Amino acid sequence: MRHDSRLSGVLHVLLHMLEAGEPITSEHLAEMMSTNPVVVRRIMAGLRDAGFVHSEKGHGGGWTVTCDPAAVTLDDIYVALGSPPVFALGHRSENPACLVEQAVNASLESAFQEAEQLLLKRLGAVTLAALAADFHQRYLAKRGTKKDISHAV
Amino acid sequence: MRHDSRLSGVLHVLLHMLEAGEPITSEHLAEMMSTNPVVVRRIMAGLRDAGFVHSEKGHGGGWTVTCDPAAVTLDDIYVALGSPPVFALGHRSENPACLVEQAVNASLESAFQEAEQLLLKRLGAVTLAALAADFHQRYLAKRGTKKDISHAV
DNA sequence: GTCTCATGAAACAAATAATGTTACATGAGA
DNA sequence: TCTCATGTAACATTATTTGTTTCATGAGAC
Repeated sequence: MRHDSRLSGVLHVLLHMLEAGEPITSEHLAEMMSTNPVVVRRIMAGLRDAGFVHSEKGHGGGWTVTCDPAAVTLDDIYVALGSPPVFALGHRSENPACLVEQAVNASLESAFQEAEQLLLKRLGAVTLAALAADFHQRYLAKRGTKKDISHAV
Repeated sequence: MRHDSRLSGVLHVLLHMLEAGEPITSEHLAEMMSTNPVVVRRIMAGLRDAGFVHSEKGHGGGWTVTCDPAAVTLDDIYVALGSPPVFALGHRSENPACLVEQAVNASLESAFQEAEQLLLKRLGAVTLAALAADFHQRYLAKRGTKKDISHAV
């Protein structure tokens, strides 16, 4: 299965937007994510609807963060993306008539649900601000130049 | 993403094989899983290599369980399948040069790893025998006929 | 011995879902 | 009014799982 990298991608550009402090165009964000501007708009649409970011048209337009990074968690972002499926593993049929398959599904499902709850709980414990702080630590540890912040492919 | 239903499917037929007590052909197993005999052989190959099942050619041939159901867990089966990817969510690039993306990946990865560990731990706590027992409970609760065991599509 | 049943494996086809691309409409500013 | 930038729909591409065909091989029935 090909995996869904939207959460990873959108967090990446969100942090860049926080660092930038000025509107960034879809095209620029697309470069950072090595993808297409339309893909960026598609992904960002959910965050815009959730009020986390704002988009502006015309000259000097682009995307800006409009939420408090300390108040928004990775789980919030995940939900804004539409809460995409977490697992690559699943059942063949959701409501099987076969009692054996029912037993199998019940057992698997409880395990998957527990794991998903833990995952979302962990995502809910990390704020955008915490992620940004983690980045700054890495930045200092590397003693890089200011250029490293803007972006290295 | 299209999800991988091999674990669910193989557990399903394993329980049927335990109930049957005699070799079942790939074709019969395929009917139970609503799939193709070749797909069944492909999936079962891993279990055969792991020594959990045995296959016999010719008349009266087919697949039989050769392990102790009380000693094999769902995690063992998962591993025998080749430990397929658990999550549908992932990173865009595994080793990004961008420090921001590194910070994002690190945070996400620790959350995913924890969730995966919990999942596998839960799967490791359930044996095939326990699953079979669960089935028998469901069977009794339904007061069905013996026919229900063999299979209902 | 030969026929049928069954697995083993390779190669190919179909289906599906994520991602990429093109095209055009709309609105904001120079 | 020209350019920049987003919004959206429609379509193309790609990756991956699943399904299918085909042929070889071995085991038992006759």
